[in-house]
Amino acid sequence: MPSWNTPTARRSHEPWKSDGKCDEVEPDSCPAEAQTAQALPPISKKGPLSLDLSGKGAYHPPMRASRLHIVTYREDPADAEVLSHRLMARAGLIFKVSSGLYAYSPMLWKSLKKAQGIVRDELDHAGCLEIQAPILQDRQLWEQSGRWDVYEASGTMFTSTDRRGTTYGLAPTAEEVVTAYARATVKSYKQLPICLYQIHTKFRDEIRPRFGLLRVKEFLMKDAYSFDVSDKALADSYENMRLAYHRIFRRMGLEAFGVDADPGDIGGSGSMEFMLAADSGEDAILIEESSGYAANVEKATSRAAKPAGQDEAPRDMRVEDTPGVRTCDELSAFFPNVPPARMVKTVLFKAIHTDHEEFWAALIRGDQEINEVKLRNHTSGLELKMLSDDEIEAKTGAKQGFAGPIGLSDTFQIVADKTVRGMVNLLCGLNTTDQHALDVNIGRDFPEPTYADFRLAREGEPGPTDGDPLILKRGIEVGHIFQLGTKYSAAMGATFMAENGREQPLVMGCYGIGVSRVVAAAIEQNADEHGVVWPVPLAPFEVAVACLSPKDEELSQVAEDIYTQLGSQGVDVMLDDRKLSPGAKLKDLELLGFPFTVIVGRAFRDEGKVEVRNRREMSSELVAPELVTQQLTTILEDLRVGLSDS
RNA sequence: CGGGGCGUAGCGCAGUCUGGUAGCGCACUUGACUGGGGGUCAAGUGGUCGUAGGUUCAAAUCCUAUCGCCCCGACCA
Repeated sequence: MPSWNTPTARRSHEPWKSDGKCDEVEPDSCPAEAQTAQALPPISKKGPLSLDLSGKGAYHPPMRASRLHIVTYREDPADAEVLSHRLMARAGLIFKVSSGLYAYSPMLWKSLKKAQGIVRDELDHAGCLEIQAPILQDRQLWEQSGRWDVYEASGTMFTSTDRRGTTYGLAPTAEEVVTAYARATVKSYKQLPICLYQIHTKFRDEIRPRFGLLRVKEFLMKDAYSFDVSDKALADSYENMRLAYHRIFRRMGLEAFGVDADPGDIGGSGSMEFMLAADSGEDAILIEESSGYAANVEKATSRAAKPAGQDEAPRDMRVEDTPGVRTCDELSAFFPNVPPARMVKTVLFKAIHTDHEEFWAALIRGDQEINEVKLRNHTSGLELKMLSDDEIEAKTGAKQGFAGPIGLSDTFQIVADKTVRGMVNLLCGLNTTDQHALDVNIGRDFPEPTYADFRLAREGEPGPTDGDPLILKRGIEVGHIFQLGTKYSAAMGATFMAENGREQPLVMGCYGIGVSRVVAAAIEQNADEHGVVWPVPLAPFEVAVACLSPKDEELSQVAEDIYTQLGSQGVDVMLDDRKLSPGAKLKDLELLGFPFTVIVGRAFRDEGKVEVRNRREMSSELVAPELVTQQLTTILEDLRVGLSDS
C-alpha cells in the first residue's frame, strides 16, 4: 500500500458517522458506559481554531461539503450592486434579514473567525489584553464624556429604554465603558501602560446601509483602548498599534495602506485610517507618490496655485448689476476678464452645537471648493448645515447667489480660507439681489477676516510635501487608529497617580478594525468573473478535495484518502462529496473560491494522477496522489502570511 | 428628510394598463439515463400575490391607508 494511502488514526470528527454504540439510538437512551471518557474522542491539544496558522501541528476538523449547508445561487440577487455583495449573496455567505442586517452563513462565520484569530493573535503579541464589554450602555455614561449629544445630533446611535425609563445606547464604539473601567481600576502609573481590546458587535444607524457587509447597521468590530502616562508614551503605544495593524492586514493576505484622516466623532489629535484599495470604495484618498503622503480627502491638503494679479494696485470698488447671475461660472461668463480665481465665494452655514446654533460665513476663492469636514472642525459644531434659500434671504436680505462679505449682517461669524489671503481687486457678492461688487479689497471694503484651511484638496493639485501632482484612489476603510489624548479621561475623571505624586488624566488612544468589513473588502479586492478568490489566511477552507464521480468507489476512496492526509497535516480541507454533476461542482467550487482544489476524476483513471488547481491563477497541474499533500503543504506554508514576530 | 421605483413560490421574474381558474426559469423531491464545465427525459412539491380596509357578482389587477425593500438626491453661491 502506498504511503499516502496509509490510514491515519482518525478521530471521530463526524459523530453522525460514528461507529459508536449510539449510532442508531436516541442520545438519551444511550447506555451509560458508551458515554464514558473512553467512548469520546481524545481532546485536541490545539483547538480547531488554533491561533497557530503556521501549518505545523495546527489541527482543523475535516469537513464534508454535503454536511456544510452550502447553498449557492446561479443568479445575482436583485439588490446587490457591488461585487462583494453579489458574490457573497450568490455563494450563500450572507442572508439579508433586513436593511443593513445580515446573518452570516457557517462558511462565512468560519472566515470571520479566522480574521478574528489573526487580530487576536497579533494584538496579544503586541501586549494587549482582551476583554468583553456590554453593548447596551446607559445614557448617563455617554453624557459624562459629552458624546451623547454628538451621536444624537448625527443620529448615529440606536437607543432604547428599559421598563423603568432608563435610556440606553447600543454601542457604536466603547470609549466610555472602557474609560469607566480604567477609571475604577487604574490607580497608579505602575499599572501603565495598558491596552484593552474586544471583538464584539457594534451598532450604527447608518443613513443608508448598502454594499452588502460593507455598510451595515450591525457589524463585527475589534476595538482597542490604550492608557498611558503621557503624550510621549501614547505615541509609543500608537506606533506599536500602527505596526500591529500592518502585520494584521499583511497576515490576512491583504494590502492595506495607512492614510492621514479626520478623527470625526471619536475626536482626538491625530488619526490614521487603514484602507484597502477598491474602485467601489466609499472613501477618496489623495496620494503624493514621491513622498509617500496619503490622506483621506476629508483631511488632505495641497498647494493651491496662486492666481495672477495679486501684485496689482488696489482699484476703487464698483458695483455692477448682475441680474440672475449666481454661480462663479455664470459670473465668469458675465465678466469675461474675471476668472473664478479672482472671485470670492461666500457660503453660509449653520453650525449646530449642543445648546445653540451659530451662523457662519465661509469665504473661499472662486476656483476652490469647501471641505465641510475641515470647516466643521473649525466651527467645533456637532454638525454643519448649509442655509436654505429662505434662511439666506432672511439673514442677508438678498436672494441665494448674492451673498458676500460686504455688509454681511453681524449675526455671522466670518472665516476665510487661506487662499483668500492676499487677494486683490476681487469680485464678490454684497448681499443685494442681482448685484455684485468688483475690485473689492480685503480690510478696506470689508473687515479682515480670520483665516483657516478648509479648502478641498483635489486630484492633480501639487502635493503638500514635494509639490508632485496628487493622485486620487478609492479605498475601503477597514481600520482607524486615534491619538485621543485626555479627551475622554478628563471629561470622565479617569485619573491616575503619576510618579511625581500628582493626579493626572490617563492619556488615551483608541484603535478599531471592522472585522466583518475586512472580510467583505477582502472579497471586493479578491474576486474574478468566476467568483470569490479567497486569500489563503481568510479562506473558509484552504483546500477542497473533489471527486467528480462520486459513484465510482475507487475514485471516491482516492479523494477520501487525500482529504484525510491533508487534514492530518494541518491543512484546512473540505471534501466535496456532494452528488453534483462535474460541471456544476466545478462552477460551484470556483464561486466559493477556495484557494486550491484537488480534483479526482478522469486523469486518475487515465494516468493515475489527480489535478491540483490554483483558484487565483485558474491554473492546474497533474500530480501523483502521493505527492499532493507534500506539495500543497509547502505552497500553503508560503501563503499563510508571516507570523507576529516578523 | 426630499424624489423615484419595487413588493407575486427559497432565488430571478412575467401577469396589473384593459378585474374573470396564479404562471415561467432556476432551486427542491422521486425515478431513469448521464458523469470534466451549472447535462437529458419523465413525474411532482411549494404562493391567503407585503398587510389592512374599501369598490365590485368577482380584486394580484381599481381606490385608500400602512409596512417593508431598493435607487437617486440633500443645494459649494
